[in-house]
Amino acid sequence: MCSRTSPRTRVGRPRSAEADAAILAATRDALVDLGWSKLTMGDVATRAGVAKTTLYRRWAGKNELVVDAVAVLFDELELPDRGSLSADIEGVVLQFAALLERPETKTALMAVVAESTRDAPLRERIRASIVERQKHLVLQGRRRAQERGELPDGDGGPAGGTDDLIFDVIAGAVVHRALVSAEPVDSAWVQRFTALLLGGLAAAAAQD
Amino acid sequence: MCSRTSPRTRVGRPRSAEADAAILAATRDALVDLGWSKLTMGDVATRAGVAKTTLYRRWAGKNELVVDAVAVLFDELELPDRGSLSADIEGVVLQFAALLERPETKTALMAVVAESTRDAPLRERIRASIVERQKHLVLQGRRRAQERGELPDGDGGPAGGTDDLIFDVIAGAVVHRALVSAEPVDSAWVQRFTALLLGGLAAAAAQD
Amino acid sequence: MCSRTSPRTRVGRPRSAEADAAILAATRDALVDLGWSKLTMGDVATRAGVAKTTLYRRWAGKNELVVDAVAVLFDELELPDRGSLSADIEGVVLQFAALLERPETKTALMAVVAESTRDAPLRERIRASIVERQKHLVLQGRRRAQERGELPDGDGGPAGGTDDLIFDVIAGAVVHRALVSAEPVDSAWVQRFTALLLGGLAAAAAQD
Amino acid sequence: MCSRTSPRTRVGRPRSAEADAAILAATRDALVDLGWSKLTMGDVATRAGVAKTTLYRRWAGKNELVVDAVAVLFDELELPDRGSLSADIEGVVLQFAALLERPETKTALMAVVAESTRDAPLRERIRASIVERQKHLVLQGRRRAQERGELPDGDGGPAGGTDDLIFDVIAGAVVHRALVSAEPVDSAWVQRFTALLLGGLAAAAAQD
DNA sequence: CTATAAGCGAGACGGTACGTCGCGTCTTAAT
DNA sequence: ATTAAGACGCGACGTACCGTCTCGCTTATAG
Repeated sequence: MCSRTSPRTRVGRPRSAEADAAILAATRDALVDLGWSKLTMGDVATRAGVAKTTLYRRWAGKNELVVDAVAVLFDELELPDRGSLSADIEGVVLQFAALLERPETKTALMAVVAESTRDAPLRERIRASIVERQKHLVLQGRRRAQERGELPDGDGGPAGGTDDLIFDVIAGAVVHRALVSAEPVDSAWVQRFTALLLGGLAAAAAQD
Repeated sequence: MCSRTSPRTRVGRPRSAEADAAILAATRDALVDLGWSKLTMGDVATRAGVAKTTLYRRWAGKNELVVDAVAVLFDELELPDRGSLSADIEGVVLQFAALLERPETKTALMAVVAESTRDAPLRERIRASIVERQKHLVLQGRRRAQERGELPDGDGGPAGGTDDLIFDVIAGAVVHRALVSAEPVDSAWVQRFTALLLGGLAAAAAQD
Repeated sequence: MCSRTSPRTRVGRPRSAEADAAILAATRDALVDLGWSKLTMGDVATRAGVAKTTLYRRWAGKNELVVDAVAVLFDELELPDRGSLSADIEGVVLQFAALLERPETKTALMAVVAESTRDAPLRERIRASIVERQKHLVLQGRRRAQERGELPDGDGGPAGGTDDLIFDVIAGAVVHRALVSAEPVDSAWVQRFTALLLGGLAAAAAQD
Repeated sequence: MCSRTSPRTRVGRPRSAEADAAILAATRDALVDLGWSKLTMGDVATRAGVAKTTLYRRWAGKNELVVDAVAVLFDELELPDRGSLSADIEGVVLQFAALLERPETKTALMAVVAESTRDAPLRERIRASIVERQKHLVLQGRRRAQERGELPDGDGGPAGGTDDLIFDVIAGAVVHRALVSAEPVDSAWVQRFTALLLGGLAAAAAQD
C-alpha cells in the first residue's frame, strides 16, 4: 500500500509552464498595443504562439486572463523604509501611481473592476490577487509607524476599520486622480495628499 | 440671396424628441438587466422601439450613448444645507454613494472611464457631463463653509489645487469603497471618513 | 379595403439576387477544387465575395447549399428525340453519365445522399430538386415510346410501379458503374445496358 | 548473428488483439447512434475503452476505420441454393437489401464511396473488402446457372463484361431503390426486378 | 401643391470575434 | 513497444454584434 499525497497520480501530458508565462506576457503586450476593449483572445494566442484552446483550457475568459496578467505587476509594490511615516506613504503612493501610469494597467484595471460588479467570482479573484496585495502595504505601514511611535497602538478603530478606511482613501484618491481626473500624480500632489491624510489621522487620534 | 442668422434652418423631417428620451431610458433599463458588457446597440434599439440607424444618427457608439444615459442621473446630486460643513459633506457623500449603488451606475461608470483611458473625446465627454457636475459640489461646499467661517478665505492653495485634491479624495474614496472593496458606504463609514477629511483640512489650514 | 396578394408588404432591404448566384457558383468551384469533405462554408463565402452570415441566412448548412448548387446542373438533362426508344435511352444515359463525371457532381452527389439517410428534410430537398427531375425523363421516354407504338399503353404495372423500377435500374446502374466500380460509362457499355433493359421490358410485356 | 526468416521478430509489447475487435464494434455502435458525419474518432475510442493513439496506430483515419468496421457485415452475404436462378437472385437481393437497411450500413456505405471519389487508396480498400465480396456472388450465381443449364456457357460477353454489367445493374438498382428513392426493397419489388433482369439476359442470349 | 430633403423602421450586408469541437500529434507514466 | 490519459497546434464551426447600406414610407420646409 502506498501513501499518495496528491489526490490522484497525475496522468497524461502535463500542462506547459512555458505556455502560461508566454500567454501572460502576450496579454500584457496586447494590452499595451490595443487596450482592454480591443484585446482579443485570438490575438493573445497568436502573440503567445499558442492555440486559442490552450487559453480557454486555463482561463474562463478575457477577464480572468487579464486579472492574472496584471496581478504580477503588483508584486513590484513594496513599502520603502524612509524613516518616517509620511516619507513611507509618499514613496509607496508614487510607486502605485507609476504602476497606474503603465499602459497595461491603466487600460485594464478599471475595466476588470467594472466587469466584477456583476461577476462575484471575478470580484473575489481581483480581491485575492490584487486588492489584498495593496491592503497589506497599509497594514505594514501602520505597524512600522507604531514601532516608531508615530502612531498609537491598536488598529485605530473597531474591527480594523481604520485600516480599511485608510486603504480606500489612499487607493481611491490616487486612482481617481490618475484615471478620472487624468492629472499627473507627481510628488507635489503626493506631498499635499499625504499631509492631508496624516493631519486627519492625527486629529482622529487626538479625539479619542 | 437669403440671410441666415442661424447656422442653417433645418430642412426635412426633424428628429423625434421622443425617440431620444426613449433611447436613453432603454439604455438605462438595459444596463440594469444586462450590465455594461452585455448591453448591445441592437437590444437598446429594440427596447426603445426604434431602428438601429436612429441610434447611430445620434450617438457614435455604445460609450457615448451610455455616458449620456447615465449623466442625467447625476443631476439629482445637490449639496444639502445642513448647517455645518461636516453635515453637508456627509449628506452629499451619502447621496453620491446611493447613486453608485444603483445598478445602472455601478456597472457603467467604471466601464466608460476605463474606455476613456484610450479615447480622449470620450474622456472629455465624461468630464463635461459627469465629473464637472460633481466637482461643482466641492466648490459650492467650500464657499458655503467660508461664508460660515468654517474655512479661511481663498481656495486653500496654489492654482486652486486644494479643491481638486479634495475632490479626488472624496470621489475616489467613495468609489473605491463601493466598487473595489465592495463594502457598504453607510453613515458610520461616512462619519469616520468625514472626520478624517476635516481633520486633515484643519491641520493643513493651521500649518499655513 | 385593399387586396394584398403577398402575405405582407415586404419591408427592409431585400436580399441580393446576385449574392445567391455568386454563392452557388462559388460552391461549385469549391467542389471542383476541394471536393465535398474539404469544402468549408467560410471558403465558399470568401470565393463568393460574401460574408459567412449571408450563407447561413439562406441555407441551413453545407448539405442544403450543395444540393442547390448541384441541382441546377440537372436542368441540362433532356430526353433527345433520336427516333427510337433504344436510341433515346442511350442518349439520355450518356448525358447522365457525363454529368456524373463532372468533378463537382461526382464528389457531391453521393455525399448528400449519404447525409440524407439521417435527415428527412434533406432527403425531401434532394427528391424535389434532383430526383424528380430525373424521374420525369423516364415518364417522358415511356410516353414517347407509347406514341411510337414501341411500348403498349398503360404504365406497365400497378401504381405506376414500372416507371419507378425502370428509374431505379437506370439511375442505379449508371451511378454504380461510374462511382462504385469506377469504370467509364462509354457508348459500348451503354449499348449493352440498353439492350439488356429493353430485352427485359419486352419479355415483361410479353408475359402479361 | 541471428537468422531471421520472418521480416523481424517484433520486440516490445505486442498490440492488443482485443482492442481491434472492441474498436470495430464501437465504430458500428457509433454509426448506429450518430451516423457517419457525427461519428468522431474520440468518441469511438471512448466507446471502445481505448486511447485515441491506439486508433491512429492501426488506421489512418475515419474512412479506413469505417470501411473495415462495415466490411465484416458483408461476410454474411451468401448465395442460397434455391434450385433456380431467379430464386437464387431473389434470395441474394433480399439479403443485400436487408444489409442496406441496417443503420450502420445505410449511413456509412455511400459516405465512404463518396469520399473515395477523391481518394484512390480508399477506393481500392473499398473494392477489395466490400465490392469484390459482392461481385463474387454474381460469378458464383452465373456458374451455378450454367451448371443447371439455365444459361449458356461462357461469361456472356467480351472481356467478362457481362458479369460486370449484371453486377452494376443489381447492386445499383437495389442501392438506388433503398437509399435514393427510399422505398422498401420488398419481395414484390424484387420479383419484378428479377423478372426484368432475367428477361433481359434471355433476350441478350437469344440475340447472340 | 409640389418638390426636395431629412428622418424613420425594417432588415440584409461585409466584417470580426466569439467559444466550442474535432483532428491528428505529442508527451507523460505505467505496463 | 504499446497503452491510457490528456495537453497541444490547428482549423472550421455556427452565432452574435458591429456599423453600414438599401428599401419604402413619413413628415417637414421651400418654392
